[in-house]
Amino acid sequence: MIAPAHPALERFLARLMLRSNLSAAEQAAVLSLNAQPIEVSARRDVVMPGRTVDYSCLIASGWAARFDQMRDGQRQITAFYIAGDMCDLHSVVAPTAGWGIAALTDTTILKIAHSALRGTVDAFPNLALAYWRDTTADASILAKWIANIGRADAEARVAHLLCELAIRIEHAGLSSRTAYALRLTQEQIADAVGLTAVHVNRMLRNLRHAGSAAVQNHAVEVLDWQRLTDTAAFDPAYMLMRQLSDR
Amino acid sequence: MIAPAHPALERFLARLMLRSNLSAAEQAAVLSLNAQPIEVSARRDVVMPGRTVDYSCLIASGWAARFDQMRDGQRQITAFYIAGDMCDLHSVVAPTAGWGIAALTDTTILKIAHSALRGTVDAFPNLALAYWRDTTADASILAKWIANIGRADAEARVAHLLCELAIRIEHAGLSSRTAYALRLTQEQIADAVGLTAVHVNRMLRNLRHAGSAAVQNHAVEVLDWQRLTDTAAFDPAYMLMRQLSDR
DNA sequence: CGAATGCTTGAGGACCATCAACCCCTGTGG
DNA sequence: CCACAGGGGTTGATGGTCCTCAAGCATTCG
Repeated sequence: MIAPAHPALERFLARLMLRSNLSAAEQAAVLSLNAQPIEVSARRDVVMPGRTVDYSCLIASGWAARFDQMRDGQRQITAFYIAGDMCDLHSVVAPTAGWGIAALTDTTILKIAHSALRGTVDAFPNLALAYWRDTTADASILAKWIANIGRADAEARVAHLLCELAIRIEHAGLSSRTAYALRLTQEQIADAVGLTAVHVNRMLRNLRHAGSAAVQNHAVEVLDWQRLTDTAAFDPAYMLMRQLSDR
Repeated sequence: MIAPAHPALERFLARLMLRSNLSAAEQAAVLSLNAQPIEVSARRDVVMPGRTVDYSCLIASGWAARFDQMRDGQRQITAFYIAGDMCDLHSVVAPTAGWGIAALTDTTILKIAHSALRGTVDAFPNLALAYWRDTTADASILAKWIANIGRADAEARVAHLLCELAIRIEHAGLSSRTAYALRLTQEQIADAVGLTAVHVNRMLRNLRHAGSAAVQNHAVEVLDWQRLTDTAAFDPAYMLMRQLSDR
């Protein structure tokens, strides 16, 4: 058992510890989870909508999204997932969900059996609370997206998404909030914020001309964090992270 | 301990058992939760945004809503709560949330201490999973709202809300899906679906003229359930209830 | 080098917001 | 009993934000 844990499990553990205190034994239990890696190429669905699963998907590298499908085929993205995110941890308690999960880039995913996750919960009840707390943070983000899509104008919606991803990427230790890779097409951004790709394009141009943020070639360069958060009305408290070392 | 449980606790238990199997002992633990009732009059905030709480709020009677407040003061409602709903059960693991909770009508609320809820979890770890599952259902509804607000047109958005409330009210045993009390103003509906009160009014007129549903005097009369679910593109699976006795 | 995908920009139009007026109902106080 | 105020519902006119359609350009990949 001295085998080193998969780095993605360490990322997942770090994500849990952003919000929960875990004992050494609990940490070890998470790191010793049995994981089956699979490779998924860009634009492939990992979980089809409405399917029942007996495992959760931990992103080891790449980007994934949760989506809801309309009758006419258009998709609404309801969450983005980056390395270290367990994108359907809640499926442990709700194995049949209405949504699907798609890989946005070539992605490495670790499949972790529900039975294994339940095993850690049985051994360490505190882990159930940690898992629950983790999915609660996701739910808090969902609520914020509703407010963003329902009440903010197009420019603020796009700016808000850029801010959220900046903080999440920084806290995941993947890069800095002022310069990070955004592996999304403008159409995928549009599907997340409830706009069309054409209009997202114009809003990105606005943000660039305003000197807030420049998005080019799948890379975000934040020119003025203060101004960007201002136009987004962004307050990171909703992500329920501790150590929100602002600035 | 033969004291009969508060009826709201029985409703809450029934809600849990819509989604989880609980042993007799676990059920008894839920019913014996200590609760402090308070009366809140319409339009009062129960929990202010950003406040830290050490209790959860169980709705005994009336309607409440979770809301997010914008900078300019306008509100976005992110969830409705009816009798039997524990409107911030997740606060057990995340006591500081960004949102607020407001009473929409005169409402009776039972305050249940987090320590009491944690006590039941310590005694019956399976209850942690039941609570987690319950909040997961809320999160699933949030995700559906994002899709609804982001991608559906105004008429479908309003119709979808009417469908969702119909099913929830029916499953809570409060009344039937085809005729129920809707204790919301058109402005509150607008705050939930991301429209203005004026446009909600027009959409309700559309639904009435189409023969789908008539909303008057805080009462919904469903004229044609099939047609209503059709214009809403409503599929109740996302609510994660079992026994979805359709029709 | 052709095909596919994504980005960019323009022109016109639809949907929904805004503003405004009027109605109804309820409660309050003279 | 009536006057009045306030909240909510209803409808019309006007306008803005964002969608739709379309075309051109850049980049990547076979």
